[in-house]
Amino acid sequence: MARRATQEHSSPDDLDARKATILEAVVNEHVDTAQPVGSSSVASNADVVVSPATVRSEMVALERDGYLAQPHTSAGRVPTDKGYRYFVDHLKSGVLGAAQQRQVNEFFAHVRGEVEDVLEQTSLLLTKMTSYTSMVVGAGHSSSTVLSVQLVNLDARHQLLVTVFSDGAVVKHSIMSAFDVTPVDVAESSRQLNALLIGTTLDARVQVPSRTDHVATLVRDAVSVLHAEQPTAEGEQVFIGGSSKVAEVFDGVDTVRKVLGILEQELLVVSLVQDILNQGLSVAIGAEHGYEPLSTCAVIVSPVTIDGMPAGAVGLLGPTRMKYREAMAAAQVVSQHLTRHFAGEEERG
Amino acid sequence: MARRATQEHSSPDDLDARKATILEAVVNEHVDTAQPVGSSSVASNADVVVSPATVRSEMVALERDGYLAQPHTSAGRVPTDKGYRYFVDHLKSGVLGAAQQRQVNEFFAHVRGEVEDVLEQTSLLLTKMTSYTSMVVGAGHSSSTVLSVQLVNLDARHQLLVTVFSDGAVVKHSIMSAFDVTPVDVAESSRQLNALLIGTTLDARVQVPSRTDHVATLVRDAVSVLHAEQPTAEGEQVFIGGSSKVAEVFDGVDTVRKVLGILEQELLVVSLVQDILNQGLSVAIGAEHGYEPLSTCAVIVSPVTIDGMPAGAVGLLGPTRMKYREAMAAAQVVSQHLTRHFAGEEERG
DNA sequence: CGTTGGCACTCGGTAGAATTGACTGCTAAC
DNA sequence: GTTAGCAGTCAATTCTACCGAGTGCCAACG
Repeated sequence: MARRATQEHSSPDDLDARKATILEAVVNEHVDTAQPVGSSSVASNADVVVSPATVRSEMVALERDGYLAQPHTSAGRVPTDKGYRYFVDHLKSGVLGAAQQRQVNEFFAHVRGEVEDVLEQTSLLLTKMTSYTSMVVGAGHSSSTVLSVQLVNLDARHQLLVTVFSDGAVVKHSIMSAFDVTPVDVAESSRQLNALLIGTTLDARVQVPSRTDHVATLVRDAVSVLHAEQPTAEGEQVFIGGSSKVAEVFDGVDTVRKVLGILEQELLVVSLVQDILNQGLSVAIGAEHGYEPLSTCAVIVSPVTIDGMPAGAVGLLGPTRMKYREAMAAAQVVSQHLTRHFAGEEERG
Repeated sequence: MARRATQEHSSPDDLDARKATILEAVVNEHVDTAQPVGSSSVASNADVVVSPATVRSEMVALERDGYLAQPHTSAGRVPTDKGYRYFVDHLKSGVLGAAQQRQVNEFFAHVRGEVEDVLEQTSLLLTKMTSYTSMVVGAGHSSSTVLSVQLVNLDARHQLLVTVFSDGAVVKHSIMSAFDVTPVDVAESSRQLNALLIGTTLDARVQVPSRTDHVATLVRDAVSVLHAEQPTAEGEQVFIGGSSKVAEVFDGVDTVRKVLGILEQELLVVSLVQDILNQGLSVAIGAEHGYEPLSTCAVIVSPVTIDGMPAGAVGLLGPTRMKYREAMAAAQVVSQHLTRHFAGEEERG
């Protein structure tokens, strides 16, 4: 293979250095100005050492290959999704500005409280750092085991079942009884429930008593209401920060409406983030995720782990015309800090 | 007081029948069309029996008194906030359409689950019924008493404090210990915590042991972390449904942004709703609540009670140009159903 | 005297034509 | 292969004329 420098048509996924530089310049400029960018403004870029005319002929090639598009003749060029994809794939991983780095350190040095609170705060942090809408997904507790079950009498006919899981999750379930329940019944039921359920996962089948006395009925009700949890939402938590940024960052009102409509549906957001992670991507641009209403968006995700196991993710949602370098750096740094935060809780005291 | 029919100037808060009819026609028409409405379209209204010319002269008076405004000469009139206020105050309380009534009945007949779930579902119901953004506020448990406290070992250094309140709320708090905690320690601490806290409210001071052994330290940590809850959010819950409606219902992108910005701040939403209720209003139009960014909005609220005590509220947020009759009816009916739902849980079983 | 039809006037919105200017693609020279 | 120059294209802008919805005023009417 001795040929070089004439590979325009051949390799589908690599551009010669000059084209790459020009594409990068177009992306940067377009992200800044939101306008189509012309050959002369590209040529004036410090990294581009050729004349506008040369840039033009290169842009023709880039357009032919699908990296750029022209809104209309006599307009400049705009990156296509493919163009952004190339840009992102060849991005040297950016590094956070000093101020932002400090902001993150500051945040994680002082953040306190329950997991949910930390996740929610984190999503606010991400939004503040990037000005994009952020999504923080905490994994469900489907695979964790029951640490403790307790039945509490609200009154004679109403009980509350409080279950603690090994991952620290606490869920409650109301139970209404058809008969008056005494404190003794409750205590005994709690004892039996603990014996039955501790150490099991939610999908484990357990042997419930078949007797018809009060305690047995309570135990049966409690187990069934707890196991009914399973088929519905798996308990993932989603925290969305800065939905109002959607209205800042997109221009068309109907785009805003569509995006907000998606963000409202937590289940959708969870699967969006999971899908992208499952594809092994860190960024989904335009139509790369399957969600049509988000076709003018880019979504950046970065996984969070606990003990090496996936435990959630942080995400950022913006227009395809997005500051990828900064946003990706922010998502990555924050997810790493989050991972370390949850690991580090062991050490601190 | 024998005079009548010439009181235009005198009474600041009442209009003669004809002006009232005209104002009402203007409001209805404007809500429908979003356009300034002219004298002829008012005159063609079935309830208005005078000619456009007469309507015009009446509208001049209504404008002088601040009920109507003219965007510019040679345009029709638009209701002012004062105009909407009059309209709302003199609205015969609307009644829900049959389909909607059925929708509500259907909903409350089948809704299940924890209070939080019901409130969240309710906010979705309200949005679906009205196409406006809805807010459902559940009161905090500041005044309810502790029913049960339990300490659970996540591992030797991490404990989870699970507290159940008389209103059915369950809160958890993580505790990190500086020493290894045995199951025996945990059991004994739980016992002592129950003895200390059951029946107290969060703001009650309790006598904690001053010894330095493991159990006493645990108990002290638990009490302090629990009582630390108080000064922050009082535990109100807010469920917002249909934020995407904001983008449908308002036109200016910056209005959308401002409104979303407000809705993001749950504490603000809570105080907004509370403020309006405290003013004894059921609708706040334009600047009547003090929240400047919402000056082009109207907020409808309706309280929910449990055992006659205020327990929250449902709210709807839309533009001042809003379908007040339908929206107010929806809010009222839903809040009543909600009140009945929580009262009715006693009976069912 | 309140009501009404008629009329002149105002002014935002729209449609069309002319202009501008930011681009391009092409070509010939370097 | 690169570049300067040039003619061509087309969205955006500006300008103009015009239309029409709607007003305020006034004179006539019951």
